Amino acid sequence: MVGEVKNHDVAEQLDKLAQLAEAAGEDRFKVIAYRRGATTIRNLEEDIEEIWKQGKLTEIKYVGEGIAKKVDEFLRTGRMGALERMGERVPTGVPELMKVPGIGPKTAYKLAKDYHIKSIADLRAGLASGSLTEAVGQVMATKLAEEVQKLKEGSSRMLLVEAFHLVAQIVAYFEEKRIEVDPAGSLRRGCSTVGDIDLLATDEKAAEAFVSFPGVDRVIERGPTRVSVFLATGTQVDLRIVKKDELGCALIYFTGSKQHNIELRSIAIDRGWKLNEYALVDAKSGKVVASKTEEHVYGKLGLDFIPPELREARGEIEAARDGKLPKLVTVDDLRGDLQMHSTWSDGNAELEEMARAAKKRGYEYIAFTDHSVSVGIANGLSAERFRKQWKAIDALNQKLKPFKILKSVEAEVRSDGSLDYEPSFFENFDVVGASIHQSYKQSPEKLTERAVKALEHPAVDILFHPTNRIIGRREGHALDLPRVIRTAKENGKMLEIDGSPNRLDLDEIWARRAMQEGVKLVVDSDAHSPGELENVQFGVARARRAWLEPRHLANTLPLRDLMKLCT
DNA sequence: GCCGTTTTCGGCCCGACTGTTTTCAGTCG
Repeated sequence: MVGEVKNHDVAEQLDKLAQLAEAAGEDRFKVIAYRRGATTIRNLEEDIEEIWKQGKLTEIKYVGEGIAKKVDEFLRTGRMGALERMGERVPTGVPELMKVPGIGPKTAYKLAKDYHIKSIADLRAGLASGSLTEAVGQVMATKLAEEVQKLKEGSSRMLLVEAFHLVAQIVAYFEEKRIEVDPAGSLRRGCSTVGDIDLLATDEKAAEAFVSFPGVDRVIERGPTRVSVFLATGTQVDLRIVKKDELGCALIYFTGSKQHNIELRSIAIDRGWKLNEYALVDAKSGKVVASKTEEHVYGKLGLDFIPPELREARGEIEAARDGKLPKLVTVDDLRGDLQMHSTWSDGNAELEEMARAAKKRGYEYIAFTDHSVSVGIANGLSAERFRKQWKAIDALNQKLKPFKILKSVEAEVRSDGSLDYEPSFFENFDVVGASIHQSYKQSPEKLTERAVKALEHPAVDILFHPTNRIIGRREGHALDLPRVIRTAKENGKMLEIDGSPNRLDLDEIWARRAMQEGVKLVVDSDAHSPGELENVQFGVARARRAWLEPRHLANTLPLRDLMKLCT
């Protein structure tokens, strides 16, 4: 087990402990303390095992004697006695029942203990037969039945791209009515997936307009400042209405993350103030300190403005206090896109159509990375077909000057770690990307070996979508990523952040780690059609969440400097 | 369980909404 993987395991244990403690009816502040400890450890930059070996566990913020003891036991024995003991105190089924929205610890405990409901399946049966109406009341019974049905249908989080387009529709609808709305929540933070959509408005007419939005299936709740609806697509959208003067605090509050907000509040308290979704106020006099804009509120708290993508309690508050926030990369910083496909392999558009679309975006260069020969299913190119493609590219380069199309390939890393062509053939490419699609069910050790071997191959410049995850369908390969990152560093190779909406790979945690280790990254669209070139924005969101500045990315460089990295 | 430039004890982030507990607990974000 390596590095942050262990941090993740420890955090999981503490989160489970928190969940069970909550179910067991433990003091709620104890529960909060466990969760806070878990979050801190999960976001730790150092390896918890190292800290543990140095006997410095209690120097971690929010880790005191109690949690340190539990972590020590877990790292020594792989078990956590407190977790096991807590599990025995909680009736079977309580943690599962708490997964149903509307069921908290109290209701779950009551259902399990007094009504012998041990699972969501039991709950569904009980609700259907009417035997639980007495326990939860008529209205709740109906609501819970709906929630259980939704869980069964597996309506889960949307991809960022889906949320993005949905919100664009809603915003356009409001615009027609001359009502301004601001997206907040995890969408604004650029998270890879989005659960509910949060919107903010300052116009009181927004509530009325919102419930008439054509996509609305059902109004969940409707108060003077909060309206929640379900769309026919199954997505929950929450609209909050605030006063114009309160928009700054409202944006901070509803953008989150929750942990970021908690940290902001504690700074407010230290200064004798109170922070809520309306304003930053003096605790004694109730006088407003700041509320209109986010900048103003952060400023009063002694912080630089923190971009939404960084608001995850991953050290951004300290950085903002010390004036050390990164100057995050933007889409406009990109000079080119180094992964896209054409009809030569599995793309949907001709070289020229793709190139013109890329040029129109303002790029100076692109690379066509059509698949190599062993990816038969994607019409991978033989050496001979590549030679033909290069001629077509040469001709296009004449036509589109000074725009430059680089000759490239998405070379399949075969099951033994070798590539599809002879080393001498690769010399014809300007830039070479490698990726693993096939035999991905090999052991993590074997997959790691393949990735390492690819990075050590003299021709390879970039490792594309390193973990090969498909969000919602497939976990990423359990690679030894610290080793992959180290290998990239030692060989002067680049790692990709793939902007394809269901890849977004590397994710922000590992992209940040790679940057800290001094590895250059690239953000690409992996487009298969001209329209998909804009997917690079989701990759950029990942880069921003990874604290990347333009200098950390290779495709912000002018062509000449980029080529120096591709040897 | 954690923490401390008012505190080693007594706080802990804060408010909205729902339901049926007619004054507030439970849940959520």
